[in-house]
Amino acid sequence: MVPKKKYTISDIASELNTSTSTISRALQDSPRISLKMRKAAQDLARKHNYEPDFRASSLRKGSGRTIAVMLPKIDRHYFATVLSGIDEVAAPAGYSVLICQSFESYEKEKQLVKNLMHGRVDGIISSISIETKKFRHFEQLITKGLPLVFFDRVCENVKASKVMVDDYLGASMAMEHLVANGCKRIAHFSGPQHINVYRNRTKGYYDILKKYNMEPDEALVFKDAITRDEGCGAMQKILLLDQLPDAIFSSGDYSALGAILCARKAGIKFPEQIAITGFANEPWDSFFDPPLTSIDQHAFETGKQAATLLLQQIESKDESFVPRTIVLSPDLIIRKSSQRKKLKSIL
Amino acid sequence: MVPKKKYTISDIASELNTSTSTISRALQDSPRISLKMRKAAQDLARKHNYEPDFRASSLRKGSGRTIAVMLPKIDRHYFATVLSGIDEVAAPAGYSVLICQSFESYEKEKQLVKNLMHGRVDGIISSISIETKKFRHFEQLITKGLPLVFFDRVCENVKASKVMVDDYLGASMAMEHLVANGCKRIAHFSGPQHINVYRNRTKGYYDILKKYNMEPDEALVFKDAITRDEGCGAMQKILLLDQLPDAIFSSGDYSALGAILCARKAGIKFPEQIAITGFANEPWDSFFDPPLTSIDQHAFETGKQAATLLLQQIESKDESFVPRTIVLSPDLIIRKSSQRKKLKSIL
DNA sequence: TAAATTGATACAATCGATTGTATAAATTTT
DNA sequence: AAAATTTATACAATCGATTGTATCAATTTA
Repeated sequence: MVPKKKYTISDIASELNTSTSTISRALQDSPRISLKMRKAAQDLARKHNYEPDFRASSLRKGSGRTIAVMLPKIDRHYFATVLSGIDEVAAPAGYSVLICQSFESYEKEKQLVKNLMHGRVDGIISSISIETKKFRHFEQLITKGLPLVFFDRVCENVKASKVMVDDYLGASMAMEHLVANGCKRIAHFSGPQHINVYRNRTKGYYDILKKYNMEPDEALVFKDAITRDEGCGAMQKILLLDQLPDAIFSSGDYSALGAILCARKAGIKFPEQIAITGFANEPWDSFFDPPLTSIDQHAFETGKQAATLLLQQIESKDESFVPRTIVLSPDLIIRKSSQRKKLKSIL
Repeated sequence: MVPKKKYTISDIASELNTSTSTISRALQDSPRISLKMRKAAQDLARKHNYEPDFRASSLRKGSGRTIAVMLPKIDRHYFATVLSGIDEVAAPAGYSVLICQSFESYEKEKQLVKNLMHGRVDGIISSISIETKKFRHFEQLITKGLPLVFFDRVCENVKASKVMVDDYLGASMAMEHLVANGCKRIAHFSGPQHINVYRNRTKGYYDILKKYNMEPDEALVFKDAITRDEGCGAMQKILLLDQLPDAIFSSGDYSALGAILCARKAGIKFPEQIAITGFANEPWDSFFDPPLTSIDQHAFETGKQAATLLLQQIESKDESFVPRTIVLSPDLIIRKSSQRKKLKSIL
């Protein structure tokens, strides 16, 4: 489509028989321009619905007051909520937020970084894709001097600010809770161990087992059980075991969901036969049957903190900005899916 | 943060003792440049990780191959899925997708349009906010010649392409289904009637009532019951009635959810006492208890169609592009929440 | 009244890349 | 060898806005 020719600053200038520089300053209400001229220019601009061309002004000014948020997939409630938190901070500061999905693909993530790097945004907030094991693309950002903040799934060796929830603590809380509910044989679902969040949750699992002198059983540990389907698959393997576990600590709500739905077909009752906890505190956790015990990750706060760090870095004149790491404490949200106290007291 | 000085085309030019125009052409593999020079320039660009500055090239070329998607809130599964559909079409065509949330606010929506209008994107795909009743901001887009496609919640009087699901048909299907299940006193939840989707669903409700000679009862109709809380509020009013309805046709899954959870506290059983259908086919519908009957809106296909229309319009050289409207047929997904056939056969 | 100051605006460079046209050298044709 | 053509590159304008410096007139000061 052939765009209509634009109405530019020089159109205003010729209508008022003056120069573009005068108009530019008039529209910025510069005291160097007479009040009469300022009003004339502003009126004309309003009349023609004029706004500066984004590309031209950001090219000249060196900033378009835009940040990018790069995340695996926006339809996860956690990520959508982090995004709201980011917007909460960025919008009042006059920054637009550009949202990019990596769709959990390393290639797509690299592509996005390449696309964002050269003048499109002033900084990036990112949670990496599940496939990402190499971080050259992020290091390039830093080399180029583009401010970068990670959240949730971070690149630990990259010198950038990070906002994380204490996954180890979250895992410990969930495990302590299961133990307190009398569970003695606890299975574990997790994700790829090169991703910090899954590694830390799994570490919490093992450490609490150890604390209570419970022998770890590798047949009960699934390190590729994050999606609903994977949770279902893991449960199918569990159902083939001689002895069922009496609990599952899952690193994700969706795999917990898959496990429950799958096991239910086999007649397993939650929490009576198997207590289960998830991770992420998805909205449906509360109205699922049974309501799912989970770990809340303070998504909104994570977003606010990440945006604050990024804007500070962008606006800092200091060449030697020191990356900061903020760790939030998660909350254990106890619901019915994990509560077997009654059982315990009967026994 | 003071950005490191950029590595530009003219840095490459001086390293190779040539001009910027030669480098620009060399990097585009223009046959006007000698093979030797092309290779030298490309090698150097790769070595320095050079990419053209987005602002400069899009300013000059008149396009940054970017489209914007403006929607109320990205954490709704429907919208996130439409977005995936858009990406599916846009990405292979070399377009970046900029995602903007209006947060259901008219003011924020106007702000976004203003922000996007002047050189930031080549076109916009939008579903309007629930507050939006005036469309001047969209008309300005069209006046400026910026391609625009609506989906789902559309501005009916604005001359732009539209992709919609047949909400009237969806409503009719849900209602026919309830009637077929023996429901005789059907309540209805809907949203603001200035929004096409809610108006059409409500029209379907009334028309099917009429078709079966069922007297409409305004005490059973709630036109501000879209969110979970609103659904709960509507249900509370219903519970005060002398005679309960035997079914609810809700224009949204979340208000159906709120109603069920709220009524359950009062001991109401679904579907035995009240059959209920939602709208949107949220993922949790299938694992809710009872699984929720709903209308699938073909979100992914909607996104693909909208993006296709938009790209056609952007790339059309024709000044007189004629807006097109695509209407998709929804699917009724029957689950337990609405099925009372057993009851019916007993009676 | 001449000089100094202030005020208002114009000029021109710049941001970085793209592209039409001009120019110089190399090659081919007559 | 002179003319015509091709090849390779340089020059300069452009996209639209911003900003440092220069200019000119009006006003104030000495």
